[in-house]
Amino acid sequence: MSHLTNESEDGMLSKDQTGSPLIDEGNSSGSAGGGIVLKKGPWTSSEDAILVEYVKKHGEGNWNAVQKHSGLFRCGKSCRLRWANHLRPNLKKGAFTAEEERLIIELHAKMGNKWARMAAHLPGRTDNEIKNYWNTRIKRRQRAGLPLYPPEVCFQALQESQQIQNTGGINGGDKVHHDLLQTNSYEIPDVILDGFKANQDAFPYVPDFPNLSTSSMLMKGFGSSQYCGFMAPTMHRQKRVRESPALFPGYNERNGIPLFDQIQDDTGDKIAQSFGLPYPFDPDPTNKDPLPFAGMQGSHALLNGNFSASKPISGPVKLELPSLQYLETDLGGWGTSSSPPPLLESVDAFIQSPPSGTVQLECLSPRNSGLLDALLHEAKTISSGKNHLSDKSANSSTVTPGDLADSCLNMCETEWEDYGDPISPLGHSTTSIFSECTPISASGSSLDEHPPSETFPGCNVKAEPVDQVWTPDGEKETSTQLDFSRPDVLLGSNWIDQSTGGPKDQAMMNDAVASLFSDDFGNNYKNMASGTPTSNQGWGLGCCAWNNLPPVCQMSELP
DNA sequence: AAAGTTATCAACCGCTATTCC
DNA sequence: TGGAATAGCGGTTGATAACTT
Repeated sequence: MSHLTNESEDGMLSKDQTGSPLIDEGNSSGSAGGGIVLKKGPWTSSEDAILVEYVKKHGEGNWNAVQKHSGLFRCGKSCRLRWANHLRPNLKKGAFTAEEERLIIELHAKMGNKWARMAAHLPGRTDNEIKNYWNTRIKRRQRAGLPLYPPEVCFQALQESQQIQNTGGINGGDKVHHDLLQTNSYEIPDVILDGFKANQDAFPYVPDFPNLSTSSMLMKGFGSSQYCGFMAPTMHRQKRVRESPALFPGYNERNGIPLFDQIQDDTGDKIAQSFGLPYPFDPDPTNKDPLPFAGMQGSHALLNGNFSASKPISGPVKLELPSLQYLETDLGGWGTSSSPPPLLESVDAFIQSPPSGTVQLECLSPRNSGLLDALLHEAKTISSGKNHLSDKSANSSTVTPGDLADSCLNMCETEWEDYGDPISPLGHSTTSIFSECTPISASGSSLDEHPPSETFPGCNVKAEPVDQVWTPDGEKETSTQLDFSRPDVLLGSNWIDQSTGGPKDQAMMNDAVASLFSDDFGNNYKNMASGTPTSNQGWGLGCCAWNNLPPVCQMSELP
């Protein structure tokens, strides 16, 4: 049976087919030899029958042989895909059940875009289905201004992380998720890995730690654009701005009082219902499981630089996100709403949302680079001439905002020059980076843009020094446990270079981290907190110090 | 009713890892 | 050991149905 027959049978000939080139001559996609035109586009029922028959006879695999033996004018790749996604037995068709949806969300929180791995947990479902579902979902939720993950998942993640940390995930006693850490050839001290590993299960997008050297991990794992995921460059600003207020759904932008009818988006409700969540979430502060605020706390802890091991945050580690997902975290999320971001969103928001809520932080990690990309790069530069930060950052608890401000600013100003156009270490031209960082007009020129007055609404934020704000409990917790969500913990660790037995560029890392998280973010955030429009100074490299984020949203004042 | 928009699904493409020779 | 073949994965695109204006 020829493809012509098939086409005539179903009357289907895709656009691709008509223009399909001669596929062959050793094409790796597996066409048959002899210059045969392989068909593309939708499969016909007769083609399906041929393929099914072939697999019955010969079994799966050796897909390139299908064409030869069955006369099917399809490449092996296409045959495999068709079989896997549509023809193989025990495939489930139809919409995902609520349970499946819930599972997908959980799995995605743990695995990221590992569709095939996720599919393994969903019998009868294909990776393609899951992928499509997820991409649709994030679009939907983005449009609805809903967080990508339900608070439940975030809270669970936090709890798991906390539990892991409390049960020895830090000191290497309990190596969690070694299945995800299949190789151990990292040059990273165990203590660091443990810290990350401890969070890996709990925090979405914590990388699987592939076989990476320290530098490569730092260069890619942390800072990679896909992880820092800021606004996708292709997303229309109007859309972003329009959606931003609802990023942290459920809070009145003006007074911080839960206002859940703000998110009575049908889609969102359906989604929430789909995994059994009463969404919008019950924000009852008396709830002993302050779900919705877990992320918030974490995120604000992140911002104010006071971390509690009991309030772990994922840190700016975000892996394996599809590009679309970065749209999810909306520009201005911090600035336009105060409702608690879920874990990831909070982190994203932390990274990407300029304090003013008007700065595009896509500049931080547009493509294949990001925070630690810059960090390492900065470190090199710093170590070559600007090591004055080492001492301060090494002892993170003593670093003051002022200590870092100048340094960071200088760094931000000068390092970019060092990088030089057209390509920055972030994979951006400096020009493009800063152009992309151009703040959205504070006056809200965009059609749907919210006025600045709404940029930092909900929670009553006091821009106060951290040490005046953080609760004693938080300090206790912080003091009793290393918090590996903080880079400065890593700095504080005595890294031993396994090859040399000596210190492992600690100063370099100190500098880099300190510089990376230097004052600009804090300033911007402070301005955000105070409602003062800010510039986007220094955002090009995501400068904010973990210990240098004086402004803090007082948790006690959260709704 | 028509045009525009969005959602969904199916398929392709490029890349990487693995296997085979 | 290196290159080709194969398998698999994730991202993206295109077609079309459904929905909205």
